[in-house]
Amino acid sequence: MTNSEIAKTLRDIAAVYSIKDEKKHYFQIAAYQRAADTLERLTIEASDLFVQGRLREIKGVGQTIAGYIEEMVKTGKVKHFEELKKTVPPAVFPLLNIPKIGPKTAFKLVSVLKLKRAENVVEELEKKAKKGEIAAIEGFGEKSQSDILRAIEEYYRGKTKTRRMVFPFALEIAERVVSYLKKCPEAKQVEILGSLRRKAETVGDIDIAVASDQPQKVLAWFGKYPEKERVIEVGDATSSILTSGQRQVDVMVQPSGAFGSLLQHFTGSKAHNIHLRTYAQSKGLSLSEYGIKSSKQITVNRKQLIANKKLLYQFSKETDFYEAIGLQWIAPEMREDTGEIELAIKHKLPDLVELKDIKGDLHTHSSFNIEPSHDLGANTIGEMAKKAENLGYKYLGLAEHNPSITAHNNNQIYDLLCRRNMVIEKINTSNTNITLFKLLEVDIQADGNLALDDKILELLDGAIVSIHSSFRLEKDEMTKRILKGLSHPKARILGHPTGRLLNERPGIEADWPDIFEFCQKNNKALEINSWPYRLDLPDTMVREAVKMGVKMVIDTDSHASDQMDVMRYGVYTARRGWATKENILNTLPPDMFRKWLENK
DNA sequence: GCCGTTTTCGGCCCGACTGTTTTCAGTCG
Repeated sequence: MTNSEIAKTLRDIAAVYSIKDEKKHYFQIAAYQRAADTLERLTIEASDLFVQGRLREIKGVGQTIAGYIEEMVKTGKVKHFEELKKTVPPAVFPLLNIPKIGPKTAFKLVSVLKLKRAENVVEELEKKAKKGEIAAIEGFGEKSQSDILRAIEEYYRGKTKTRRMVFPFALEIAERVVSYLKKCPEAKQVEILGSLRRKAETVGDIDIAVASDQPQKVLAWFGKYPEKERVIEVGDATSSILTSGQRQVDVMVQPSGAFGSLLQHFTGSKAHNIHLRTYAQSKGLSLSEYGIKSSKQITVNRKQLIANKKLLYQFSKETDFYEAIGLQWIAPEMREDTGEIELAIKHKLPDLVELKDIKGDLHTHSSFNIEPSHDLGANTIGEMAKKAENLGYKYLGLAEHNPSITAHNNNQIYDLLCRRNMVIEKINTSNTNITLFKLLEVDIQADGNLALDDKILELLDGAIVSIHSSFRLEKDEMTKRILKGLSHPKARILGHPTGRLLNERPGIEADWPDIFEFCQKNNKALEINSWPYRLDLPDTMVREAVKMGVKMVIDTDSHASDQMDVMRYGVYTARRGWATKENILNTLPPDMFRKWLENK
């Protein structure tokens, strides 16, 4: 039972309550949706949290929902939910995946058009729409009929409510839109916001804010974006378009003087904003993208509000907005409502690690051919060193995959590594700007032994140990395997610990609290692998590691010199896990890092 | 159904936009 499956079930239940009696169940519905929201974004499986007795630690999961999740994990379903779902036609649920179709619309369509079977309800609905049967329903018209047809078409082509892209892919789209918007003469300032600004590992849609005194002109400009497929909607201050790649881009415009509150609002997360606004309310203040007003004042429409500055306090800078409600400014990466607001009230937020703190990359693969078991890098050791120098690093770890152990005997492997070490030493003596470390990425075999024997490992300053095979061991066996691999004195870093690939492969199953405890006690480090499809450790696990005092390193796993630029993604992940400089070993100066590496 | 520096009861963020409507319901972020 995965988190997204659990979330889907909770959303279905929220939909059932909406259909039955939305007013009566208003807050219950919100509660189910809130729990689903957090579950979808969680990078730890709820089923694991259940085993550890920690379900209640999930935001928005209280006694009741925790009980339902427990039942789901144990039996695959929830009796109470099964009963509830029987009260609405089954064909309602598949329609909820289609954009712009919510519970009410789905129920009305299914009931009036007598759509019986859940399996083919989308196709049936499409047929009826083409026959003009939707337009004939009361409350619908020609326009809503064609909108539904288009939504179905886009749904077939991959636009659903939950499809997410990996961060750099979304960033690339966003940057193209930004450079286009910046050419608009009326746009004074353009910023990427939303989950992109929070540096979330995956991104749903793209949010951009523009400062301008002429929103209409900016929105008209946006509507002519060359890569757009269509304009989804356009209003006084906001607009959404669909790109040719079926990605949604939302733009909001505010005058420069109110830009600070817009940045805050549009950065989110939703949960962060709700908590922030609830807190402000307790102080008699009402927060929105327009600024801060006293919640006791009569609500007037937006244009009046903006015209009458006495009613509304506006902010050009985001820091001022937070300050006005007595809070420390919160780094966007932390804005997930996982305790950051409480700390900001006390002005005790951690000082997060930054890219400029990084003194070296430790996990890089050169093209020096040690005949490895996995892929070789594309650039020479010298080229990698040069790139590291250009990045301002003080040290660089060469960590090619270990030589294939099926294709060589120990003497051959020994010789291969001696040859590589000579090249490294030559650079170390001739170039005083950078220190190269003799590392290696060594496989932890299925039995927990390292792929190389002790005599060979002695040639190294240290080893990054990783799993590259047998991903599907039982949890206990996997945990023992990792602990055994890490126990070797030369094993210093656990590479891409979970082995997950975003949108492709889930991580391995292991007893992470045990592994974290072992690392903390034995001075081993966990890697935060910056490769955008890995981001491994995931942010929530970084947070756990920080809490337990486990040291980490941020690496790129580069197989070419230009790939060393992805370091920033690892830093983002570390920041989302609330890591400070002190938690990250490769912020240390070279001599101190060497001491750690040699376990002194 | 969740949650707590005001609370274990009584509240629960705030707003945009569209289509089908003459004042609002539904969806979305």
